[in-house]
Amino acid sequence: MSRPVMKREVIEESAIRLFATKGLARTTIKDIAAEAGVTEGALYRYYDGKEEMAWKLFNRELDQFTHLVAEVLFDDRMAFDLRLGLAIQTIYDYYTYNSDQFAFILLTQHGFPEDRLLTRETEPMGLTERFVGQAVGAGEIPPCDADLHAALLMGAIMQPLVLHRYGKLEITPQTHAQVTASCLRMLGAS
Amino acid sequence: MSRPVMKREVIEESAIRLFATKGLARTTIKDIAAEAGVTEGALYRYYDGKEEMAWKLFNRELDQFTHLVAEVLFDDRMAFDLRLGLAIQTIYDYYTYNSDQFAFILLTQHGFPEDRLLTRETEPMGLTERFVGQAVGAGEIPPCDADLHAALLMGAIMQPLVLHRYGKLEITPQTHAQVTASCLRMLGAS
DNA sequence: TGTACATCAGTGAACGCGCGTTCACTGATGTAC
DNA sequence: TGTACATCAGTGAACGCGCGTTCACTGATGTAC
Repeated sequence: MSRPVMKREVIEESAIRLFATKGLARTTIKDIAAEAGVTEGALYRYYDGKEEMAWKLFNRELDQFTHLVAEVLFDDRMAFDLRLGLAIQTIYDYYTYNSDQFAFILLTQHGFPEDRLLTRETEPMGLTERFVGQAVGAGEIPPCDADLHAALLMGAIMQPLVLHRYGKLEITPQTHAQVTASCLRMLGAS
Repeated sequence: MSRPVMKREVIEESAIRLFATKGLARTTIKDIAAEAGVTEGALYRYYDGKEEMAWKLFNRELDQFTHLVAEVLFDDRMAFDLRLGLAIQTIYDYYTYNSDQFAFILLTQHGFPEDRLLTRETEPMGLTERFVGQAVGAGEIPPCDADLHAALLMGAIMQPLVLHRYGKLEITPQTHAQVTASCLRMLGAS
């Protein structure tokens, strides 16, 4: 009834894990195949090549992540500060329980050729900017440059995770709350 | 009296520019040689190979940058908030006037193999942590987790520059002042 | 139920290209006398 | 000043290895009758 268990998922998981750990360029087709327990040719049943695979996986993972965050960030039933806090918690949870996927997104985002910089539909930057803009519009935080403060917010939220990935910072179950408090202070929402 | 003008500097500048633009992996020896107007072999008079060259240049540039910042950040003659403001201005100026060197540092920092993650003497993270710790100790800001707030600070300061590099954010001569204000608020130094 | 055939996920060996690297050489400059 | 030699930054052609990619094939499974 069912065809033999397809290795596609195993290959994709292996690729993401390796890309997240060793980086795009240092990960070879051979590495991925070995990690997935298949031969190198198997990969080409599902993808046109290494670069195309990486790009598709990147977009899939990024979309999944941003949608998850956007849901919380723009949930009208909650106040501004609650939404930010929950979004940050969502991000930190995502990092904790899907650390390979997260690191893959975070660390390979600038590893693609320039022509792949195209404006994405669900860009984290655009998302954050809209969030800050709304908060200002609703009078929940003092007026500020939404672009810039979106950048500051993103940087502050993501940097601890990057540093943790490289073993230079501890992350505890309380960290996200401290990050939230500091971000709220930064935005002047005291 | 003087030997023929050596191409070493030209090669290094070309390498840094290309590494900053295309990334370590996507930059070839051929690219560097062409950019510098020499043949590929010329590079090996000064360096053992591509990887070693990149690593040495990276450390040289990072050291230069961190020393510059550290000088301002720990200048006892100034108050805490002034020192932070001037450090941020220094960083933004450095980005503006040495954008290739800066982008090279910023974007290739995670492009080296794992065994090169060794603790650096002049690590930006350690520097920032010490700065925050001192400020808390001197009662200039409320008590906080120095590790974490060093990370938040670094992220907030650097992210606008990363986004600018990719054409997603404008940077004006006033930007550094806004960043400083927001960082001070974040640290509770109001 | 049994037999013949179709499908197709994955194999495995081969290929060739681009890359980093090597090295005997060149030729401009400096030095000894 | 002129001549013979030493130095050495940079040349240019060659090399070989590792990589991504290709493709004829296999063999397990599903389907027709």
